[in-house]
Amino acid sequence: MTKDRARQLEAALREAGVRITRQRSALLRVLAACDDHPDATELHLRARDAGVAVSLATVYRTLTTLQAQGVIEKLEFRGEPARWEPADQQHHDHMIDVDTGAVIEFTNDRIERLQAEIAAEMGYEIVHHRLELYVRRRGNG
Amino acid sequence: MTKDRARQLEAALREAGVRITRQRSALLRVLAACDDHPDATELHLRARDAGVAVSLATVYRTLTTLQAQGVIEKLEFRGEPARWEPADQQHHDHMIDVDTGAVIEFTNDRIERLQAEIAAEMGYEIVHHRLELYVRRRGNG
DNA sequence: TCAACAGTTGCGATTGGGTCGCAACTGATG
DNA sequence: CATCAGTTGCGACCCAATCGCAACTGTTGA
Ligand SMILES: [Zn+2]
Ligand SMILES: [Zn+2]
Ligand SMILES: [Zn+2]
Ligand SMILES: [Zn+2]
Repeated sequence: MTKDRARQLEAALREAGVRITRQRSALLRVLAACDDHPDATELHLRARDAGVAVSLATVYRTLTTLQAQGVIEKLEFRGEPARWEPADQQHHDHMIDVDTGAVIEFTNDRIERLQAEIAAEMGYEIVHHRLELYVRRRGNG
Repeated sequence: MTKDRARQLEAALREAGVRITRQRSALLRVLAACDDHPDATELHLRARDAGVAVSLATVYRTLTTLQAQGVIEKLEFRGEPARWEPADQQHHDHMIDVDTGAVIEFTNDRIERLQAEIAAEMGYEIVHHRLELYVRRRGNG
């Protein structure tokens, strides 16, 4: 399933003129298998564990390329190295548990609409936005 | 007026056990005079221009201290060094014009409330949040 | 007023995520 | 296949930010 997804992406990227190398193919498979929000170092490890050594510089370059192609999204939480996630999901924002580091996804149409309204009222349109809630479990002492 | 504010802050900080040095006093005056969102390098320059040389390391250390005291807030926009602003204002969020770099402040109670509701529904309370709209003027070619 | 000392400063070195230059390599095309 | 533009790995480098340390200085209280 994720393997199929990786193949799909390869085809689309090739179509867009992006050369599919051994390294990129491996990273696409790793990314397609993600259900979390790994950083570059973690992806580097996962590719290595999957049997394909990719240099860290190439990991960074590939991530930049894939982001430019709209395949993945970059997340920059407070005080951490950048994290990445596949872009082929419904748009969502993130909550970060400040005690455990856990990342929870959520969506809220009303917030999305309000953001657009605010921008529009001031004569702007939104290119991109960032909404992060740094939270703590209620009732923790 | 901003000078008064700086004196007030000095008193409160001293009360809290924070030593008021020549450097900190200068930075407090610079910060109290801010109506924008300067980064550490800019604050370093402003202090120097105001006649008090402060090393960049001390600027960074002082900013950390003042943030811990709740006097200022740290802003981390995408791909830029951190910026700072006095914390004694109404809470607000930011829009960043991606073409000009201009930073526009806004407030929206409904968004604030929705955020709290979302967190509460999942059993969390918000410690801190970040909402940034990266925008472009409408009708630009 | 001033001695004492814990907290602060400046400097230069260091960290850490991320980028770059370059020579060697390799997908894609015909 | 030959070709060659695009890609890789390596190590050097960049930049914001932090740190170690010796010299310095607010603050306290005698
Ligand atoms: Zn959103
Ligand atoms: Zn996500
Ligand atoms: Zn807000
Ligand atoms: Zn602001």
